[in-house]
Amino acid sequence: MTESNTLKLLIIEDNKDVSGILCDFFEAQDTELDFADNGELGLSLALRYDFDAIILDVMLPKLDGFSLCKQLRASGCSTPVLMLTALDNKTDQLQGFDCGVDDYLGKPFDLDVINARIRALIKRHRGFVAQENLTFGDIDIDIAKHQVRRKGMLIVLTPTTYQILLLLVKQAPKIVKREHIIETIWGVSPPTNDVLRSHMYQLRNQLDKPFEEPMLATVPKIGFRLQLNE
Amino acid sequence: MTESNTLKLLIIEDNKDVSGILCDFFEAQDTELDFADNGELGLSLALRYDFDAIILDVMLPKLDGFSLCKQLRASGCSTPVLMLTALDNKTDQLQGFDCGVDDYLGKPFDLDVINARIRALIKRHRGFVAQENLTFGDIDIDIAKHQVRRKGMLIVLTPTTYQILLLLVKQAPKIVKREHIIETIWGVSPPTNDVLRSHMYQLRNQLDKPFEEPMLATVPKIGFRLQLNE
DNA sequence: ATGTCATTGACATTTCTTCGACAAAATTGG
DNA sequence: CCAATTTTGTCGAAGAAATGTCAATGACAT
Repeated sequence: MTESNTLKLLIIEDNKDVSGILCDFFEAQDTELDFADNGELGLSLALRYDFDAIILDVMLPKLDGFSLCKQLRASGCSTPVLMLTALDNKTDQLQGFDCGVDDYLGKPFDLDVINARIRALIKRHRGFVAQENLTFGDIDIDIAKHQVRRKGMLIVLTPTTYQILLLLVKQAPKIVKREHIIETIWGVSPPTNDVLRSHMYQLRNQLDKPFEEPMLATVPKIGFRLQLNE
Repeated sequence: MTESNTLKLLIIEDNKDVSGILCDFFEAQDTELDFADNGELGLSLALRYDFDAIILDVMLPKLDGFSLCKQLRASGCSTPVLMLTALDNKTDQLQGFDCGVDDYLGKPFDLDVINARIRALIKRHRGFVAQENLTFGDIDIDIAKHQVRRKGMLIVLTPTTYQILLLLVKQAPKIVKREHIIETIWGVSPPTNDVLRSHMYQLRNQLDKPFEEPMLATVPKIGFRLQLNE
């Protein structure tokens, strides 16, 4: 739940100096880095693994940053992308946004700025911008009171199931991956057994059992998601 | 669902020149604007109405942009905020992100850039970053839900058959080679036997059997492809 | 010390994948 | 044109994996 989870970043950059600087800077923080020195490798890593954000150079061997980002989006990946470039001109910047990047930074590479912007993107992507009252379908969550209602009926949840539901509602109706839930709740201490299942069971009992239509759906091998009952 | 919905923007800016320019520019597009010339008014408008995004000046009468944004977030509003300022310095920028803004733009106010960035923020906020639907012929795949429909009818697939269909639809109507499917699904440990045939059989049962025209065609010795039925 | 309740680990159930055996079709070579 | 051989389709059943279920544990507050 805290933001102090280790961030996983992918840096796609062929200039060793730049990637070295980024590496030194981010490794001093609570960050796990992966590198790609060409576009093709970058794209396949981005699609294969689940990063919190991607720092992407424009000029790259094999596949340029614009095409890379476009393909990434076309493949259904919505990981935040911050585009870095030595050539800072308006045309390129607009082209970048057109290709689906989230932010674009030109020449004066200021690490603190990059850091602040990356974190803003991640916050936004994860839905942690503001603590607002969340709603999805029948479900209403009052963050301040830690209260959940469905069709106005109060649903009593344990702290863990509450956190899980929070995640699900923030992403709904999209899938929330198993690992994502585990990491959010237990950090880097995967409980010996697969405890998540039990909590999902509890959550189902509380959230779905009293009602006709189940909202909590399992997506085999991937995770869970909330769905509107039709 | 498309981006052609009229955008509703709130512009919080006391400089009439700047707000005039923004007004001229955005009104030429499909945009509905609201203005506030001081911080207090801006905050109350932002909280009362549901804007797609907010353009926020830093220096404002009554309540500065930083405090405004901080209060906005604290009040549970997660509307995207783009901060504009004449004074472009690093400290202010970092402070802006600290207060929960989504983007920060300094002096050379380029309208096209503002526009591109605002739209990127809105896309991100609404969750329309990546393409999340694939279509070929009757087949519709909702990637976020891992749901497949044909002629609107829900098709239930196993994780493996889903993955295979995903590949086929992405390439359709081109041929997808056997080895390509095998490599995508099993990586570098291809099962000893020819398991793929069983999965293709399953996929046929689920995808084609309920319908008149089969879409899944075998290309002997090469692989498989989806075809449009005529 | 006692009771409550969240959490967990062990167990049961369901579902998916694999594999084998055979049938049907296509390809090849005579 | 016909057999022999390869390739693909069909399906059931066993093993593996994922998921659902619940009672015992342990932490916390009373």
